[in-house]
Amino acid sequence: MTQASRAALRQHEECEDRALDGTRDETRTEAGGFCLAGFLPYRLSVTTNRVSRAFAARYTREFGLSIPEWRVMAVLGERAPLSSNEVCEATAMDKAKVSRALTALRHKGFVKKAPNPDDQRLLRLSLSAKGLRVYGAIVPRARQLEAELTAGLTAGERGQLDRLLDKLQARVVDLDG
Amino acid sequence: MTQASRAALRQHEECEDRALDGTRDETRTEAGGFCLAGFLPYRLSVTTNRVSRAFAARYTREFGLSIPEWRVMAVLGERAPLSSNEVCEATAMDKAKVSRALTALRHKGFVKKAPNPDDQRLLRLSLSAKGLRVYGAIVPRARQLEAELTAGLTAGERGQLDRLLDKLQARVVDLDG
DNA sequence: AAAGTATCGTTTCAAACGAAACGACTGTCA
DNA sequence: TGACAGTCGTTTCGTTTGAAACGATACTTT
Repeated sequence: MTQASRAALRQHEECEDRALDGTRDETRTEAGGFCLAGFLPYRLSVTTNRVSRAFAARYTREFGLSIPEWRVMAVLGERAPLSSNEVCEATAMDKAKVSRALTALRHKGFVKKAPNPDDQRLLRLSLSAKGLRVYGAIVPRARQLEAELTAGLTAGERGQLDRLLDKLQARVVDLDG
Repeated sequence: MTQASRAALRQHEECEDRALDGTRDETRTEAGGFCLAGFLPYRLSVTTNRVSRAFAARYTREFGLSIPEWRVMAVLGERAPLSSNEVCEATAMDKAKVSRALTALRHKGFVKKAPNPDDQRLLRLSLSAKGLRVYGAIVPRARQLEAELTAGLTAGERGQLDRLLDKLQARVVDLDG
C-alpha cells in the first residue's frame, strides 16, 4: 500500500479554512489528503452548473426557450444569415445539438430556414419577424440577469474574471489537443 | 418592432476586440447588438465544459473512471465511512447520480458498502484496499493535471479565481432560490 | 463525364441525465 | 401498539446528450 493510501485512511478535519492568497495548495488537507472542494475543475463545474441551471430556469419560464435555443437565437439575432456550421462555431455546440435547437425554433416560428443558392448543402438561417421581437425582449433581460450575477464584482474583478477564463481556455486546448 | 430588434437587423462587425479593463460591456457590440462570446454564463459554460472534457478523457484513459466516479472516490478517500447523502453533499451531485456511480465503483471493486447498525437506512461507504491503491494513484495525477491547467496563472491569480468563483456562487444561490 | 473524396445538416442509437415513484426503515404522536 | 409522516437509497421513466451513420450536394482527379 502506498504512503498516500495510508494517509487517506486517517480521518481528518474539514477543509473549509481556505487560504486567501492562493499560495497554499487548496486541495491539500493538513493530513495530506485530497480536498475535492478546493479542486479547480470541480469548483468550475459546480459554479457553472448552478449558473446554467438558474439561467435556464429563467429562459424557460419567461420565454419558453432552452439554453441551446437561446444561444442560437442570440447569434442569429446578432448576425444573419448563418449556415448551421457557422451557428455551431458561434455557439460552441455540436451540429446535432444545433440541428435540434433549430427544429424547435422553427416549430415555434422564431427561425427561418432558406437554401443557399450558391451551395445547396448550406442553409441560410435567420430570425423571423416574430423571432426578432423575442430577441429584442430577451437580450436586455439576459443582460439584466448577468448584471445580477456579477453584482458583487467590481468592474476590475469582472475584467479579471474574463482574463482568467481566457487563460484557462488557452491552456485547456493544448491539454486535450 | 422594438428598437433593439431593428438594431439587430443590421449586420455588424465581429466582436473580438474585447476591452481589457472590464469597464466596457462585453456583450454590447458597436452597433448595439448582443455578443454571445462576451456573455459570462456562456463563457463559464464553454470553458468549464472544455476543462471537464479534458479531465474526463484522462480519468477514463488512465483509470477507467468517469467524473462522477472520480468524485465519489475523492471524497471517500478523504473521509470515510460516509452515507450516500453525505457523498451527495460532498460531491454536489444528486442522489441518483451518486447511486449509479457507487454501483459502478462496487462492480469495479473500489468501494465497500456496509449497513449502518445505528440506522438501517444509512450506508457506510468506504474505499476497499484496491480502491485505496487507485485513490493513491489518482490524487497526485489529478493535482498534476490541475497544475497544468493553471500553469499560466500566478499564485495570486489562482487565489483571485477562487475568490471570484466564490462570489459568483454566493450570488447565484439567491438568483434561483 | 465518371469515380472518388469531402462537406453539410439530419437522424439514429446507446449512454447519461434528473425528476419522481418506490420500498425499506425510523421517529412521532395518539 | 398502531397509524402516520419523514428520511434514505434505488429504480423507473421520459428527455437530452454526443458519436456515428446517413443521404444529399459539391469539389477533385483522371
